[in-house]
Amino acid sequence: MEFRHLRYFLVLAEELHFGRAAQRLAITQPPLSLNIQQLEASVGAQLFTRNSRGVQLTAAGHAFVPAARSLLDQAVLAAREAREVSQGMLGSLQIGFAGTVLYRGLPQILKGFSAGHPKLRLVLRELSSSDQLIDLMHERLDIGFVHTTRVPAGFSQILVSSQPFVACLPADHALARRKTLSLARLQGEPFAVVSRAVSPDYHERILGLCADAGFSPEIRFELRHWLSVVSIVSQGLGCALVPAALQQAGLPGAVFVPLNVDTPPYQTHCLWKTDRDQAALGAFLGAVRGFAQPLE
Amino acid sequence: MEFRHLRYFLVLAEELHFGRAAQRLAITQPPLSLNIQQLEASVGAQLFTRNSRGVQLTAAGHAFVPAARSLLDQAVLAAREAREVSQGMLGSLQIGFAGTVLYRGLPQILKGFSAGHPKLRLVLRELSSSDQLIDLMHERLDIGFVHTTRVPAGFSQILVSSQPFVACLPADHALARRKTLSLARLQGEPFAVVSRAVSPDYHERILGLCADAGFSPEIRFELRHWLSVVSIVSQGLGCALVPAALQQAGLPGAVFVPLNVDTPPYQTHCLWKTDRDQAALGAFLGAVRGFAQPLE
DNA sequence: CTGTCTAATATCGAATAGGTATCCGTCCAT
DNA sequence: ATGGACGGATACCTATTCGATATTAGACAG
Repeated sequence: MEFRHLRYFLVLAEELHFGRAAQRLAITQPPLSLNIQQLEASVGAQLFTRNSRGVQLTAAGHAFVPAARSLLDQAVLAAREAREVSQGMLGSLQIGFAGTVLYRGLPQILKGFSAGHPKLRLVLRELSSSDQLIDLMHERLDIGFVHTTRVPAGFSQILVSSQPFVACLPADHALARRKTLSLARLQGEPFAVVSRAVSPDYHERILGLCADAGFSPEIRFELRHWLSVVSIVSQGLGCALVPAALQQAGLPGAVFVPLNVDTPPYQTHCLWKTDRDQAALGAFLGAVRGFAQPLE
Repeated sequence: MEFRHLRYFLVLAEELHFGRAAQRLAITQPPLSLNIQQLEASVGAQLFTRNSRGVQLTAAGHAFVPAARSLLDQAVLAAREAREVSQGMLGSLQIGFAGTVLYRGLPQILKGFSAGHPKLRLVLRELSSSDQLIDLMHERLDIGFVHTTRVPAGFSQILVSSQPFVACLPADHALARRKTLSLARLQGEPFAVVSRAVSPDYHERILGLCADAGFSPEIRFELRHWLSVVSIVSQGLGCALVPAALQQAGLPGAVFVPLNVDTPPYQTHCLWKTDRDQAALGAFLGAVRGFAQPLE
């Protein structure tokens, strides 16, 4: 059975006349007769009765009409679907992101991209930067939004956001009203941090900053999420050093005070395996670049 | 796109190696390469990446795998279905029947036939004999079980049941205990009959029988269904002449008394358009003949 | 009985599917 | 680096098959 047979069959089933059907198919009558015979042989059933009263569909022929139509339709659909996937208009992208990226542009990127690619399903998973790296490596993720600075070979990245660390203090704290702050003044304060396991880079950065300021922070809270850190501060239980972006989280009771030293900024990168050449990925990276551009 | 392309594609998608895939397909490697290129051209998307690290499915290729498999499967199913229809193992039969046939073998015929043809859907419609003739003519029915004796040209029939008319009397009627009955003794009794519109043949037969006995029945009830007739009698409202088969309906309060004259029997025929050669119809007629055989 | 209409058959040329031989990359081992 | 092995692409040929033309066979009308 070939698609040609199905096309010929359907036209003949409509016309019920070999001559006219052949004309519509832009072939001559004999090959049409032959093709129908071939189809009947391959199906193993007579599909038409040909007698003096003309051509008629048999019961088997009637049953075959919708099946043939569906086969031809599905062939077209299958091709279109594959084409759309190859053009990045259809499919799914697995996207990982560290929590703070929610305040550093991810929503805007997603909104802008989805508008232009409505049939592309974006699957978003909040993960620590290290977990994202593992999943990217195993190709369980297509894209990651991470804070890690250490990038394995074979990956490319775009800088999405770059912001300084600021001090995060309870609103009623003695230093909360200041315009800027020397890090050294936080010596002795109870610190809230994201645990090393979740974000080793950040953890080391905090310790490094404090060491530069001449003290070792008294870590009283190790949390699994940035919002937990700010939450702890907002309840007056401690202070923290956090990316400036968290200001936008809008938790009441926490204030953000810039440091008076120029610390290296805390950066968010969009990361992906260089050798993957999904069109959907390329299109998404375009949206990311469009967002990141103003930054540079 | 041809089915051959889909077959080749699926094997290559499994093997991810042109040489081995070609071997499994019992062709050589070059035509396989060519076919895949043709498929990619017709789909309009690259389905495999070929590089030094081997052959890999692209995202489009991944999306195409289930579609290709489904197309091949459905082609097989469509052929099987058409074949089964042509063999009378699948499909549907539209069967009309006059109400009394429920007591004259139809259930047994259906039961026996269905057991051997489980995938054949039997659609049963209770209709008057005259309506059945119309529907048979228009091919809205495949088979009818009728009482009509007048058969149009182009139809064939099998005698399914042949039974005498008997008198149907209320249980407390003066004549109810008799072994046989002379029809003349019903003169003056209120008669219940099936209306002329529903069953003209029967109606005329009743009038004819009474005329032969020398009287004209006093028709007090014209009903649209045999069971209504018996029901009227069982409630003591009148008497009737009915086919003996109705005895099996089991309505209490009605008794059936044979007539002492030899009336022509009341016959049920299975009727169908001779030129229809559905296999399902042939198979069903076989079952009907199997039931009718003992009768002859 | 002849002319017409329709599907089937016969035969031929053209398109194409698959085979053989070969080429061109990449990778590995020496 | 270099030769060899491997894997896919290309070139070319053969054999099948698809479709066109011409013709036949059968049914029906005048």
